[in-house]
Amino acid sequence: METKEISQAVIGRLPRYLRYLGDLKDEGVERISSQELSERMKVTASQIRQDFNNFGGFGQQGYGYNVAYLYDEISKILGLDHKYHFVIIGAGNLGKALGNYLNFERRGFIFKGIFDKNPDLVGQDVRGVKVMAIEDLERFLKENPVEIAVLTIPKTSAVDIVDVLVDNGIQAIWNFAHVDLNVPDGVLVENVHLSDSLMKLSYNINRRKTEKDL
Amino acid sequence: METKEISQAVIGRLPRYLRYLGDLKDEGVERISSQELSERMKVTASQIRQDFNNFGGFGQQGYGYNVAYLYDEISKILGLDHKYHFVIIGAGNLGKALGNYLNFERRGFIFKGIFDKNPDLVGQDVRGVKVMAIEDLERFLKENPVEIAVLTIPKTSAVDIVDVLVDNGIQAIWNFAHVDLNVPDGVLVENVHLSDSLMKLSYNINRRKTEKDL
DNA sequence: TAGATTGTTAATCGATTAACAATC
DNA sequence: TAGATTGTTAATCGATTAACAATC
Repeated sequence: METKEISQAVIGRLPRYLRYLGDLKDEGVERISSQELSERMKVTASQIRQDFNNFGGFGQQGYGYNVAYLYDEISKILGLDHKYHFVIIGAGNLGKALGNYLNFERRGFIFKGIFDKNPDLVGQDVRGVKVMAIEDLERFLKENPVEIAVLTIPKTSAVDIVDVLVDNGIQAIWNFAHVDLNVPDGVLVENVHLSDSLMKLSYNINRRKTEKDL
Repeated sequence: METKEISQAVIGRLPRYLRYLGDLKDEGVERISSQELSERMKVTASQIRQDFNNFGGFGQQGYGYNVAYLYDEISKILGLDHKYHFVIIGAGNLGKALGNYLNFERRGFIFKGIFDKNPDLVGQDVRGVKVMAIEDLERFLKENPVEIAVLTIPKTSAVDIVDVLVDNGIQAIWNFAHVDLNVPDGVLVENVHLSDSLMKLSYNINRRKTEKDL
């Protein structure tokens, strides 16, 4: 069976499609053409059709796409019809923010535990989950099914904790630490490097200023 | 004067170069070749040289690149030799996390104010800055130079607040709200859509599982 | 000078857009 | 049936990689 590899560029656009389709559903829109969607999303209709056709035909000639159907299909492609259990390593503001974010739950991401090395934080409540000591992480992972670890700790600690996570069967790491993690094949890492994003912003502010000076 | 537009693909890689060069500086490394850097960073040496040459020659044949010099040059390209003042809209955990993040200050991003519509939060202290009522935002922006607004509020509120920001001269918005903002030309938006990132992760977890089943 | 390594041109690869035949 | 719009192929564009002459 031929495994047609979908490019990450396409995957990266799917969540945005899903968002617009969700809005359309809420508005009560039943069908939409690639042309209409392209105007809303400010992308080409051609790209929309190409993207969707990576996964087979979701539309119908002369009609367009059924919004609810397309929404469901993209959800499935993104794996949102499954449940995932995650723990958060680091109970600072960022860790707490992610633990408190209810929308993740709605998408099937279930918050199972949060850990910190700071004893003062241990015992604090984050949306019904008590902060545990980092020493308890290994035992917790052995006793509970957890697929995803969220790293919201400084980079030095992050590098150390990765081994514990990997050794105990973590499949994916959502990494907010400002470092590139070294993981074995088969363990996924999705990085959110906030300061990189901020630097892109400052580049563009600056570029605009420079252009005006010309 | 020809304005050679640098692609955002290149810009997006610069912060990562900067990070590795900072590490090299800390290790006391004085010079590095594109070949050595490529091994560390797991990108091609060719890409490294192409990227740097977008901005003119930073290296020297037969020698390589001077780490400290290259670090400084990339800092300047990214606009990190300037100061920026930012306010945070939304004093929830995420807003507080960003306000507390000291490394931004180190890069020239100065935390000036934080606002929330919840009266219970007003007056709370975030790294020496008191949370202000959202009603005070407009006056604050008129009285203080602020280039960047950070949006850490739900999407409905985000859409409303953008007008206030734009009308009061905000140049750039770092948007954590899960919505595409509509801003006039000349106002920059850098999106951090966390749930999009999480969905990419779940796609890849799922894809791996599917592949194994074949 | 010989060796190393950049800067830069050329080749390749992949992603986006355009065009249109298929078909609802 | 005629009109609309997809699915898909072909053309274009841009980004990455390879190759090598320039030069330190």
